[in-house]
Amino acid sequence: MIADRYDPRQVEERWYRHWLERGYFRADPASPKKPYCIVIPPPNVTGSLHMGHALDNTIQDILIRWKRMDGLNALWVPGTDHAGIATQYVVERQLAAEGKTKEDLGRDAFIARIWKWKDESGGTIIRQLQRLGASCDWERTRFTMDPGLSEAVREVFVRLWEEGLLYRGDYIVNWCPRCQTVLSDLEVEHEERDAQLFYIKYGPLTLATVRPETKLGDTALAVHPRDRRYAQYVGKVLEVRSVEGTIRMKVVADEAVDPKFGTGVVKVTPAHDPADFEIGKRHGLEVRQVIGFDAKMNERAGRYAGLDRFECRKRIVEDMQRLGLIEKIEPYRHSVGVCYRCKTVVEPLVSTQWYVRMKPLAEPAIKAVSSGKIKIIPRGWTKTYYHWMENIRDWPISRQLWWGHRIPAWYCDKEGAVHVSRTDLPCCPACGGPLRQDEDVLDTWFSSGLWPFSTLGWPHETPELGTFYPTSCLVTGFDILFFWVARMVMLGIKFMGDVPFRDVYLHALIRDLEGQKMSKVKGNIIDPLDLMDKYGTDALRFTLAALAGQGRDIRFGEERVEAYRNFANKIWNAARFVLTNLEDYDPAKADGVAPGLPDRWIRSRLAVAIGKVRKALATYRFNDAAGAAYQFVWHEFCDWYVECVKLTLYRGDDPAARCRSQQTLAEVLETTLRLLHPFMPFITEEIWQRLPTLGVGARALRAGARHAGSSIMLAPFPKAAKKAQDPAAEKDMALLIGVITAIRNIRGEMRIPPSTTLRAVLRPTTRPAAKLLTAHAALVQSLARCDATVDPRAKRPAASAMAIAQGVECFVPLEGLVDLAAERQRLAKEIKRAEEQIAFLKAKLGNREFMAKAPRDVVEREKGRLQEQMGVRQKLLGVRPE
RNA sequence: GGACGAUUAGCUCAGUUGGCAGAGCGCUGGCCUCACAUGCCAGAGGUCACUGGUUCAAGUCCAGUAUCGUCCA
Repeated sequence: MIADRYDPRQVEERWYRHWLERGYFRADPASPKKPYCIVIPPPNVTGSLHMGHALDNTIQDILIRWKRMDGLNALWVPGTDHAGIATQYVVERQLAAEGKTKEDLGRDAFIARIWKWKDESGGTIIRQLQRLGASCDWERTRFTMDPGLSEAVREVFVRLWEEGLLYRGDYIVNWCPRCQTVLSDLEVEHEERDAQLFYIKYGPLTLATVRPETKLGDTALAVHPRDRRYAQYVGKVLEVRSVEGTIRMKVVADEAVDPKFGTGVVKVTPAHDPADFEIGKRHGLEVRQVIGFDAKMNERAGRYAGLDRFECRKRIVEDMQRLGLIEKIEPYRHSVGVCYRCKTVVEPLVSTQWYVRMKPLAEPAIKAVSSGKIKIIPRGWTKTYYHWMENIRDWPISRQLWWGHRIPAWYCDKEGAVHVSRTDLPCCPACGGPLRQDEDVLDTWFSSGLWPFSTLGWPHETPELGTFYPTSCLVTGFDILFFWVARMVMLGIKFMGDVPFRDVYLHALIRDLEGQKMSKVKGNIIDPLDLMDKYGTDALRFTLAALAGQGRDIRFGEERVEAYRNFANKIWNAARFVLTNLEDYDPAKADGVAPGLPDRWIRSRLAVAIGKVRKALATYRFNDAAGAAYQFVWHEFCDWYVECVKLTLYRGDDPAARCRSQQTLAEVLETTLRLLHPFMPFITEEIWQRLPTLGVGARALRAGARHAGSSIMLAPFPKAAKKAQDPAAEKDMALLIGVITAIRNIRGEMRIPPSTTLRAVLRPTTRPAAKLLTAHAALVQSLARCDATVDPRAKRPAASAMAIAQGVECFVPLEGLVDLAAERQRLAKEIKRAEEQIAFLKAKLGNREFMAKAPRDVVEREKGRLQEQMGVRQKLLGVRPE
């Protein structure tokens, strides 16, 4: 006996192990089949599965399972990212708990400790992905710090250097004082914050600033060159009173100054502001650093030395107020740059970093998209991509961390030269003297930018690269379009000579029901693992597919998962119904038996559903795909077909018809399971394995597939059979469904309990309708719970309710059942509805412009509708047309 | 400051060449009908943000306004 509820726990682990053990996820680069490849966006090795991962990987698994079933050589490459800052931070915190710092351990011991941590805890997210059902080729799991991938990193670094695309220099950078590392522009987030705007007197001038503490590093004042107010001062050196005493300050004119900001005069602090740095370069100003890498004022800050930058701000303002140098203070809202990881306010500082020249890399990357070689889906993102690419800035790639790929550059102090090398250099190749390796490591995104080819074995020429590069599709969130996608495109083209992927599907980000980002701080995190425990993995996956519209964010509520848990249960019970009714099924007896109307209908509907799902998947419309499958299973197969066959199964006395229904049930269920499998791998496998039958899929499998019959995931994905499409059956069923619904409607509106069998008189107005109703009267009786008589010449019974469905008048005598006033009310409502339609249609058809300009088929359709509505009205009014 | 997106049922959202406004949840009424109460049947509920324009016809196309959001600077 099969349980009446689907219990995912019983099922998921068992089947996942089965798939793994049999190696069904493995791809063979030597296979003659057409390749299909996805590389996973590698989650941080420190990570644990969150909703974003769940969405991202569900989508990838749907694609991979679909393509694999479709006969492609499907490879999904998994792996993790070493995530420089994040991982180093985790281990630093552990050390802190022991009262130690990384410096106490020293660099080598600290890195060894991180590796140890990685070996023990780094597999968490991989196991969680498996829990989600991900059908990755796990034997190919890669880590960005693996030897092979590290080799790729070095190769790329050296080649960029050799081609002059790398340089090292002193520039102003975004510095995170907490993380103690430089950040790229992308790693800086901008937050609107309330601040104060201080108007400071500088001799005869007054200027506005939000950062008075940097005044200690000022090396000039600047105004706009066309600002008449200050023209007289340009080029002059002013002696001004300040907190440090009297200082001399040159006034320069620069286009970068906004005359509308504050007073139109700004102070220039080249060491602590990117715009000022540029101004300083243009005017040859001194770079005077007053804030250190620890965000404290340094020795140049005189008596403010040692103060935190914000503390210093307060003190310096107090001092200036005392000296009468503050003219006024205004409240001011502006955006400040904060570290994307720890939200510390970044400090612009000048330091020595490695940079990649991006312009030469960006140009072919732009072309790859504009030429259509790479397709970005949804389209709207291409514009964002172009905009960023066209305004690209050089990429600072060095990071002041210990965990990561150490920069393969060695310095010879004797010659003052830099040596970049693929292999570690023990001594200077030129003079044989001692070398110092660069202390910094590379930005994590540098190695993940190589991911689509480094994971496939590059820089070696592997069969994997030959078969699977370029990969087919990249699935990721739009938030890392620049961080990752764009860089992969540039580096892929540069080093492979071809794009890294054909399609980029950018999905939405998951937020809570209020539209807030999920975060630990806000405490609004929904844990996908909890959802899987509670509702089952398939329910979660189906929910994510159904929500994966092409919008920008997904407001996620648990109720939705519950609804799809119910859907899983519905499938389970439909299968239970089919299986219990298949016990005496002998397929041989079904051969040659003509299918009945419901059989033809459901096969036709299935063909339509398959077509919709396929089309939706091919266009990355996962919500449409899920919706089409859901609609078919629940509202067509369960609501109608299963109810229809109960008549033949339970009350029929025709063995041939019984067998024919059994055959249809088995085949439609089997096909539906295959259709659903990419979305709901576990429940479909569980049921499929219980099928005793010889469905289409099983038959095809027996014909020669390698793992014949051993898993649904190797069975073919359904094709929409043209010959199954049956418009005549659909039309006939529509009439029957209409009539049944009309009678049910009367029952419902009149509040007649289902236990009461109604009497119904059906009066068709056409011969085919009469024939159809007569042939299927038993079906109407069964599904509408009534005794029905079909009679084209029937008179309306006294005291009867009436409805019209597809031109068929349905009378339901109500004597003793209900008060007739209610029925009159109901009828009046229907008549009003019809009359409104008639008025609307008459107006439309009376419009000469419409008649002249609208396409013929539209006019005809409207005419038909008018006829229909007039018929309805007439019938409702009880006036029989002669 | 620039760019993009959103605004449709009580809630969360679909709505692909313009041609009768849809789903899920929630709500109301009736049902433990022999697969399923995680269910069945029926029903109510919408000047598609606003203002103009194009069109025989606009949720859909165009222009502008408002509110919200995201990214970039």
